[in-house]
Amino acid sequence: MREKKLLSKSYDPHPVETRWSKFWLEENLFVADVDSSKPKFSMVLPPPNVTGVLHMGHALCFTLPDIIVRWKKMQGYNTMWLPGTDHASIAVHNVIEQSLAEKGLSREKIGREEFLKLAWDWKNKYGGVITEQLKRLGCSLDWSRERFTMDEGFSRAVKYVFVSLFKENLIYRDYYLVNRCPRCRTVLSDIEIEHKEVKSKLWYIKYPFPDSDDGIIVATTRPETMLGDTAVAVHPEDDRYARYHGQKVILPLQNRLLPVIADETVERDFGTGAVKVTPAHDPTDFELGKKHQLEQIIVIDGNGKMTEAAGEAFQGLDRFECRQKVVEKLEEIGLLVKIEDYTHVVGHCYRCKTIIEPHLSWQWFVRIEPLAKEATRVVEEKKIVFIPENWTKTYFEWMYKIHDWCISRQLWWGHRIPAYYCQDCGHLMVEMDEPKACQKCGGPVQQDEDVLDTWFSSALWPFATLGWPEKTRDLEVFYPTDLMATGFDIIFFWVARMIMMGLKFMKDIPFREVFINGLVRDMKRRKMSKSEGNIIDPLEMIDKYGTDALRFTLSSLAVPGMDISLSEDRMAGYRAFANKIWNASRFVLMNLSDEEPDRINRKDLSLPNRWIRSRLFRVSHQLSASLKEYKFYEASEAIYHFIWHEFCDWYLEFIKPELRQGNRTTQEVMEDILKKILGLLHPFMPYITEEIWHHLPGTGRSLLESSWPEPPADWLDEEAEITMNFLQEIISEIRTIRAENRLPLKEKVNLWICGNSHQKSMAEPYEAAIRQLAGVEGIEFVQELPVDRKLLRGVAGTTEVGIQVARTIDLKAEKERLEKEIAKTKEDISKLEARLNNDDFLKRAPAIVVEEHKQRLVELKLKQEKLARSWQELVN
RNA sequence: GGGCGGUUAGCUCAGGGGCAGAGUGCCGGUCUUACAAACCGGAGGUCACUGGUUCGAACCCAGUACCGCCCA
Repeated sequence: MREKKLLSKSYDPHPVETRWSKFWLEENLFVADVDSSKPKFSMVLPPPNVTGVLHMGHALCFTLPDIIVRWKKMQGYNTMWLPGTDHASIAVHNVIEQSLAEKGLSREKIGREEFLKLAWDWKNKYGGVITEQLKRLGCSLDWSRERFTMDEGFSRAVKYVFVSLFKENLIYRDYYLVNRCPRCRTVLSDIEIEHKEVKSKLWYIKYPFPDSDDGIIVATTRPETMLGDTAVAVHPEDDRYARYHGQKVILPLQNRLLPVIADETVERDFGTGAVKVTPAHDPTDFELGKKHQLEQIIVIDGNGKMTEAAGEAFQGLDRFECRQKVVEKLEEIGLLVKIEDYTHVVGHCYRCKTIIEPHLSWQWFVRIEPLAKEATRVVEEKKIVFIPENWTKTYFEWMYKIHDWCISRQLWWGHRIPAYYCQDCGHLMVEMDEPKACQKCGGPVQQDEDVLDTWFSSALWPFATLGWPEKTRDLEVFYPTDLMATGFDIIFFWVARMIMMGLKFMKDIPFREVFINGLVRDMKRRKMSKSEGNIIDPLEMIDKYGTDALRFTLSSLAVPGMDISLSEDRMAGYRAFANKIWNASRFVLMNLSDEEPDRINRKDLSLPNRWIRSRLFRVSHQLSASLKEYKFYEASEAIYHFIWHEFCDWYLEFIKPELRQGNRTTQEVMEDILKKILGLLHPFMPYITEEIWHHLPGTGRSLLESSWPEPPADWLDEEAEITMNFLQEIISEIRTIRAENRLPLKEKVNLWICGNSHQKSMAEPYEAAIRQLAGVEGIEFVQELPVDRKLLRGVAGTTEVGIQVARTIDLKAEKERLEKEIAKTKEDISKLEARLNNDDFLKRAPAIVVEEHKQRLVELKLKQEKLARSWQELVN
């Protein structure tokens, strides 16, 4: 006797998830073996922010690769999926500053050391939240290799990279106009700026000539910056202003003399064609200023407040207050000519949405072109491919016009820049370890105050996590990784930079394929955001529907290159699917043989067994093919349909009579098929499949360790598929007739089947199943249907069926049903005939297509004939 | 301004030169000894528009409209 554990009546995900999630970790099922002889498949997880909370974007971005990893593992790969978290410099920094502000404190007040202590405390307290949530999602991550971007080894790798790049002159320090967020009080790189349209004004201001009331009118969107103007510029070929080249105008409010310069970058169509030039506060003006050697006057400081240089009247004002005041003053002195409504694009901080301020300061930059060149080349040469492919274009577009990368941030939480300045002579030293004294004059040294852009360290993720710069075995075995799965929003931030750094320091690509998943949107296709209040919380969904249902929903909606509109209805549908599998398994368990299975002999297999094996063969290949191309939706659809509508609806129903007779072979096939189904479904729904697996006798430690079901080619059985299809048609036809005539299943009927001898021989052995599935009592095969007023007639394929009922039938309804079907058939026939009567079609269409059309026409005509006869019988 | 994607059933979406598909919702029926989170049946479509290529176009090409995203 074998051990069988029966299942409860419905599936309750939560205890199951808790149990297996714990089991997988305790048994180290996800831990990769560096000495394995199997081929490796490795990935690194895009590290979520250490203080983050799981959202639907994560859920998608982590579920899809998990499907791949589990599938690969079952296929016999030595899989390694490395998890970790990112220190999220600016995000954490903001949180700590905010909590300080609430207590009336500031980072300056408590100092760097104390601040960092608070940040680490915060990290230690909340850093585990997201990793626990990842475990709930069921991700098969190798937690023994978990890393943090600020752990000791990683920090050393970051420092090493900085020092190396500096020594190679690929990192430099420069006084440059950069984007600064006055609220976050740090500079940001170009791609951290969000450009958004803003409704604003265009102010026209007159800059008078020294010796007349006349002047040049300039238009500006930022009147407050005029306080720092050092020129007025016009286009050299603009006739309106030609005579003023080289002359001077007076800068109102400041009463400075400004030169009128000519430069072809001036847009003649903008405003009056004359523009004010503020080199310290506008990127275009900055370039212009450099070209014409203009003075840079800083009138706005890094916090958005007006400086002393702005003048007594404005000093200390916020930049927007100042704008107001400047406009008022100009109006007072009659130099404000007019104000127009104006819509233009303004840069905002990607984190806090504050309008950024161009800010002139000393910053660190990565010289990007040499790195970008290599990174572009490997994609051009298809050493790295994007999936879907069209993201390649996006990648190239950015790479071709890339700017140097500003990597310094005026924050404290992060990797502090390993640059040291001599207090005495100002000498700059960039070293792995802090120099004790100035290498030049022996004076005391001080470290640079700034930290590095978070993305600088993230860029090293695929190799620094594996122990680099040490030469580790992990690095040797698992680098380069095979797949990177992430969102398109960080192709520039992260993917491109990983490629650059990987090539630079490992001399090899960091990954071979980049799978870009879509954005998760709500039902109205809107981006989910806290402020919109349209967030669908994955944890809430897990509580409500179970992890497997959530995973399957995401997978079934994941069409490469498309965003996902998430609906809760869909999730409810897949919870039902989980329950369906549960109950099908329950049925199987209730009907299992008590004895050890024998070897299944192919000759003993009845039709449904041959059919389901053939179907499973096809589905298993379909799944592998779909997953290979990351068509998760296609794979999900295939396994869903197979389990529910073939295995449950037809196979299990069909074999009930055989099971009742205690057919051992059928019992064994059924068990085998279920086991294989669980395997095929496991990557998508790991929890429920593992749970059921352990209820089945003779199974191992974990379903994840069993091999991916790939039945041998001799499972394919076209004959069984044809026969089964024929029976399905007959049964469906009878069911339709019954439903249309309100004949409940318990009202047993007699059935006539009128087909040729071949059809008869196909159906005859399965009378029991037909009885079971169509509620039939007696079955008779006849040459012609008898003339009988109480006979309901129909045509299944080309086979006529008639069912006899005890009571009088509703002639009208039955007539209507037949008429409808006749009309439909007629329509199909005329479409086909039209085509077959077309000489061009016969001449030019492939022979096989023509043959198919002809065949179909013959069948339809036969059907029409039979339907007409049935109808005739009815009206007589 | 440049680029990318979309427009197919009430809704959410697949498909991609030769029969218009799925899930969900809707309508009707059924507690058929695994499952009412189920089962059986049914209705529901100018495949955005205009033109072209083709024997044949929802599908390929060109253009238009609308929606969304990215970059300046």
